[in-house]
Amino acid sequence: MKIDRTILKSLPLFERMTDADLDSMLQHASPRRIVPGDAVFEQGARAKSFFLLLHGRLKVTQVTQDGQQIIVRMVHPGDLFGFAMALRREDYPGTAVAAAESLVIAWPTDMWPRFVEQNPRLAVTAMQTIGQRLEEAHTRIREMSTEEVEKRVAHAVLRLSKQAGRPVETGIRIDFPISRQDIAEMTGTTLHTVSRILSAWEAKGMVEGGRQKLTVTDPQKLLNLADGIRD
Amino acid sequence: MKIDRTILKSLPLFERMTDADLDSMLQHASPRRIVPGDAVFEQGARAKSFFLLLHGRLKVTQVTQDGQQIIVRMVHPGDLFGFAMALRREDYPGTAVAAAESLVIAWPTDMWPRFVEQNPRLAVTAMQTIGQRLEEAHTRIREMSTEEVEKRVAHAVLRLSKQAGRPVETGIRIDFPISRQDIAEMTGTTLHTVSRILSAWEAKGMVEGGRQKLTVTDPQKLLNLADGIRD
DNA sequence: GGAAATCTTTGATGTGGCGCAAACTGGCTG
DNA sequence: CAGCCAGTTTGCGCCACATCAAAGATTTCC
Repeated sequence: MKIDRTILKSLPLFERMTDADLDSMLQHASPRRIVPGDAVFEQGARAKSFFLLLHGRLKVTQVTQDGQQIIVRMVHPGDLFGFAMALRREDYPGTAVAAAESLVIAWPTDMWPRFVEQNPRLAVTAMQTIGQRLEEAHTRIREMSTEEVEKRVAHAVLRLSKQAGRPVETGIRIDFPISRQDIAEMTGTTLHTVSRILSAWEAKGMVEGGRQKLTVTDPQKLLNLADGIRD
Repeated sequence: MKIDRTILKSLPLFERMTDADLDSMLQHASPRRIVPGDAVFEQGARAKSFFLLLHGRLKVTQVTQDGQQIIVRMVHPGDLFGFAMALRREDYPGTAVAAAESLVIAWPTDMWPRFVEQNPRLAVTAMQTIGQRLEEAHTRIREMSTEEVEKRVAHAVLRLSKQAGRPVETGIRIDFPISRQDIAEMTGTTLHTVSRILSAWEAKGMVEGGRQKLTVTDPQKLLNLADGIRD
């Protein structure tokens, strides 16, 4: 399979690169199609490659010693992933699993310095990306520290609808299969509690649930709840 | 006050730089002494500078809308801070307060690209630094999601003793004034709970407490507890 | 040295949400 | 179409931890 450079060029990450540089990057790229449930890489494995998600949706998970799993973050189309740590670490700190049919491009890890050299802006952009992720992580830490479960779930759902929302008749539909378990692992709670919360919201007409489905029907109410505004 | 370049050179961050480059960086540097309780910068303020901590200890905090405070991370000597976000953001996402008498160097934010250009290794190192911080943040998210309070506190104390520990006769002393409130804000709990936990530990001979003081007397027991090994 | 301010300890009480258990539902398979 | 399986819902009891309250302990300041 060949990848057209125009696809890359449409991404903010690469928009400033010359065609020649892009082509040279693509020479070392190997595309990979991932089916839902399959992993792009596994926690602890040697970091041989770094990746770009072209299409689909991934979740990056970590498991604790006692087997509990958490979702560290979602990967959306256009995101680089599996690279931040590769610079200092030898192994991947988490597992990247496809939540939907996905298409990724893989590059050998040792190509990274060369690409950066070729295009210093890439380094700056990459750094901004990590900086942003760090900030998101801190936001999440703050939420986990101070907010009760319902607010955290509200924030998570809003984030999902922003990053992966597709407008449908009744509202904004999360555009990939997502379970209560997933939401629980993103918010540090149990699927039971998430189920209860979503049921309550559904009764209030804020969301519409379903098996691996979620549609936000009243974003405003959800936002109020997330911001702690009682009604 | 003048800063000697040998101080910088002893830091991993700068060890590969030439004397000339270091001198040129130092020309734009302004040293600042901060007394405990004073802030280097405040959350929301325009990010005019980025900083290096030479000596002392800082805590980076964030406040939520409803006034609750959390400690995002500690800054230790040799750490760059207040820069990661400055690349994409205009303002500081948190407040940096001195926990002990501290000495920082400030550079104008707009110097950053120039320094990077002058010394590309700086960019790589900086990125590794942020990558590492991101990983730490994820670790903390995982802890907050899955672990109960006592284990989280154990992890926090162990981290502190590693990053800011000074050997004393009875064990490893945290080398700056730290209150139960601080530990609570690092672990997402209340000072009451932290106090209770530390009292219990003290009874078991694992730590020695005191007003703004903490000494780990039995790191092994603490480690076992943090790793979930019951005794 | 006494008073004020700050930090810490400890008790009593309440509750959010977890753990366990069981029933339910929609979708897929043979 | 029956049966199975993964995901979801819901009830109930309990416990870890927050909250409220108040009294010590240390340091600081006049």
